[in-house]
Amino acid sequence: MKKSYCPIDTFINSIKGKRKGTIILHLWQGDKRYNELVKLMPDISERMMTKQLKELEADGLIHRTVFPEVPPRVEYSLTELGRDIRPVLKGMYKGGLLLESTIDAEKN
Amino acid sequence: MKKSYCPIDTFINSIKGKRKGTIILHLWQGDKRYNELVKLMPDISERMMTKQLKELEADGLIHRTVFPEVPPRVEYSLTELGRDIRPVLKGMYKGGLLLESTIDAEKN
DNA sequence: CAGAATCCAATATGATACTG
DNA sequence: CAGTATCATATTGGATTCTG
Repeated sequence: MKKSYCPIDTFINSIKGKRKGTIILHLWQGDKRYNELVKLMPDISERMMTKQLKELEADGLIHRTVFPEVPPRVEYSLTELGRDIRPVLKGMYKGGLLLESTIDAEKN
Repeated sequence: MKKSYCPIDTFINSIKGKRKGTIILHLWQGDKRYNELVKLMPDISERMMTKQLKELEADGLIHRTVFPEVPPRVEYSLTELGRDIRPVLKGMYKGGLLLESTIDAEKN
């Protein structure tokens, strides 16, 4: 990830990718296999899912465990860092609801 | 702003634009004129600054006040919604520092 | 002062097909 | 099962110039 000029931008850059927030939210509920995540989010392509997972892993927010079995099994989980930022994500969730209600209000 | 599938993504979408986090951080310190913001962030072009300010305004996070003077004066400030999410931004700031220290640790 | 307009380069995302 | 590879489109960002 590129260097940011401000910690807030660093944080944003680590989670702004397509549906990264939702991915973390799902892993929050428990470890998930690749296909489980794909099924949980039918609106994002596999190519995108793979990309986001790789980036989240590179940024140290999630962990990838490969089980040497046939057929292959890969599980994703939150790292300690990923778990540390859960309160922030919770705040973002609430903030998102606030934003949505503001947007809805504009329509009326 | 497009509809999101999850409040976290709604929130991210509202602040993921180039340096939006930093803009809000500056307005947090007090209202600012357009040129003040430009000078505070020399690394972003005016075109981008204008665009981010317009988007933040459209999403209801900042307010734009025009003073009918010559030369023109425009001041930007946080809206109530913008102020409401300050605790979240504070958490993001801390999270960003955590991420940065993790990244630095990898270099050694 | 506070921007708008224009043109171009860089990323991000989407759709589809293929593989160890 | 858990991805890759390839091609095409869309969105974002940068540089520069112009204006009420």
